[in-house]
Amino acid sequence: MTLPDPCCTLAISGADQERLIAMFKALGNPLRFEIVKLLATRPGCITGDIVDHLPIAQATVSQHLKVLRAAGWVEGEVEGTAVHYCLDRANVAWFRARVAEIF
Amino acid sequence: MTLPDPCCTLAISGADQERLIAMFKALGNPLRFEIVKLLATRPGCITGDIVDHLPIAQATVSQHLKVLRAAGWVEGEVEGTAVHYCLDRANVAWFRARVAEIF
DNA sequence: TAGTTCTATCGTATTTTTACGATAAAGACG
DNA sequence: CGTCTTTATCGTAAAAATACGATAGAACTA
Repeated sequence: MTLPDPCCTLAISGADQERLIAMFKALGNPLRFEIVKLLATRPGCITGDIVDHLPIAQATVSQHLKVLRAAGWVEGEVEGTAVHYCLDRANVAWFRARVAEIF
Repeated sequence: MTLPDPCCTLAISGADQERLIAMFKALGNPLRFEIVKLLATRPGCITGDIVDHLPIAQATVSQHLKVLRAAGWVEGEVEGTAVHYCLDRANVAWFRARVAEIF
């Protein structure tokens, strides 16, 4: 056994930990990472632009956008029939701060 | 369409991007996150200690440790029949730096 | 109003992940 | 040597993620 004594801790738990894990999981997919990259470069582009940029069907892109929205990476603003997507700056900043803090 | 002009970029690509995505994916699982947390608190503890700390079977813990090792989050050092696990400090630092840099 | 565009959702097939028990391999100990 | 401890791997079952075509709904346009 020889379980070592506790030293430093990874200071996160509860709801914050779940939120962080969900953000990790969402970005742990190449296509979703690519979407986030595209939105960093082209903030405000619409779903169709993202579809044109990726080798997958429109339905699949829409599903990935839903995951990214739920995790807090992106947000969408409806304008007519189109939806403009941007990075969710507040949540991205929260993520960056947590990573800087705990690792 | 109205594809917006490029502004800032998310400055990562190629092998670095794949490595980062793999680290995101590995930590996007509650049990693996818990293992990393435990190793932060108890560096050098052995597989059996981790098994005692989690509600899953030994074979499953071993599988998760393999994923974390492959992603670069942890490293194991053999001592007799036991294996002592620690965070992979170099890779964790690399991850922290990339996150600070690109987001 | 009828037609077009744009996006989300539904239903479903395929692939991947997660979990387990059983087993194997390697070192310690008598 | 045989036995015990410790951990990784194998085979496999169940659950979740990923992908697609089809469709629905909402908002423009003629």
